[in-house]
Amino acid sequence: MKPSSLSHKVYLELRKKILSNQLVSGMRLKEDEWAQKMDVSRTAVREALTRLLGEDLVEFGKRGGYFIKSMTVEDVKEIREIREILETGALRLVIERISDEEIAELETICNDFTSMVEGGYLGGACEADVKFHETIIELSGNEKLKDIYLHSNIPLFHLKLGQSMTHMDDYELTDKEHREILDSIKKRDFNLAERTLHKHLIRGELTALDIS
Amino acid sequence: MKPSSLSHKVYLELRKKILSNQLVSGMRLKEDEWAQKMDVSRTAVREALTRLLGEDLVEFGKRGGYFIKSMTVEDVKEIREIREILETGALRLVIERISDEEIAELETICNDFTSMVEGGYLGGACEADVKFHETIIELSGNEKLKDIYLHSNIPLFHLKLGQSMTHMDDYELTDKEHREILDSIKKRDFNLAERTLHKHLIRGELTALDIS
DNA sequence: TGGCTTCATTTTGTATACAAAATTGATGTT
DNA sequence: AACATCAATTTTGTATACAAAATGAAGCCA
Repeated sequence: MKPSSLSHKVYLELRKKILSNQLVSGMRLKEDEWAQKMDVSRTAVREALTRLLGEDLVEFGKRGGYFIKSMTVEDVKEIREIREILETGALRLVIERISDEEIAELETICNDFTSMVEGGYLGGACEADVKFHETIIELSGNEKLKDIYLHSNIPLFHLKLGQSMTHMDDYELTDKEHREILDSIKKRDFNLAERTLHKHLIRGELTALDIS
Repeated sequence: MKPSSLSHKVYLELRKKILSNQLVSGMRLKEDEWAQKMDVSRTAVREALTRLLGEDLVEFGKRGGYFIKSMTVEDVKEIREIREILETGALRLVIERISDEEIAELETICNDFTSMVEGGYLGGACEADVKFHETIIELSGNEKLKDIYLHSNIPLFHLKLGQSMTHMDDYELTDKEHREILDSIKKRDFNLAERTLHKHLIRGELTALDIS
């Protein structure tokens, strides 16, 4: 699928709408309807939907038709568990391999987070939050792990959860916990890093469930 | 994509050929060529390729065209790391949740493995090997983890590695290690289970690298 | 030779036509 | 009212046509 093609345009558009919850879970996506909406042929829409099927963002109904994959309360718990599994696994590799420059990189992200919170840029702070976790995955040096993490749509889910941080307290705690994780990495103390990450993610899950 | 459709037929066929290495890494897949080979229209092939693109089994060339994703030596290492991350994560959950019936299920798989090795059914033994690891993932109770594991094509990679077990010693060691992991689960001893799994996977990686 | 242009050929991108299947809704029956 | 039946309509599956783009080979010139 060429990035310049109409199929790709439709693919990006649908993907964005699904991940930002503009399309309700379980909703049916009719080929011709979207072809008309986006002024392309049904072929292009079909191709986009097929790719999204491969990415597991839409599913195919038993009697035909494409539907937005739905997200239940159970999913929230499962995603938290998977984040913990993947990020803990990454931490173990990171602690073995990380260089001083890379530690500085994580430190910069923590500082960015702090200053954005201070400046009241809460959206930006959420982005820095996502970036902190993505960077840990990245620093594992395992490309496939990175693929799995990104492909599992955890970052977007994460960003969405970010909307649930409404109190300044949440941001300050997040900041503090990130720095604790960073300190454990500096000390090459895997067990401490693991415990701190666990605490951090559990708190995130609870905050998210509070608002839903 | 309806399971009865031609697109689906092509999708399954190409998927099988890719995962069983009948199609060489990096090889280009021309739409019309496969349409003729499988006696369907180019549309069906295109749809199959697009889905495989979503599943990351093929990639799209910078100047167009679909290519089989390639698998390097580095990939072998990365997949071993990911298997360990996912299976260790699953073990932690399994140890918290597993019932006596489920322990018996794992025991049965171990026994199947033993008797197939004794009977000289080495292919069957490999299947039981894959099944042991898949069942641990399954027993975690996390559906998304299962999706990620299956979707990451680790089981097939695993099966392929199975072809590298040529000596009886390998099978006996595998059997013994599976039973050690099972014992740790019975004792609800996560740390022991983790260490045993690590040892098991490392040995598997070395055996695989030996033959390549 | 080595690099450039040009043009024929191959391959892909997109739309559309038509057949097959699913859905809807009206109708009649109990 | 509940249900089955069937025709009308919508929606999907598949093939094909044609335009656009990429590829590659032949020839040209320095």
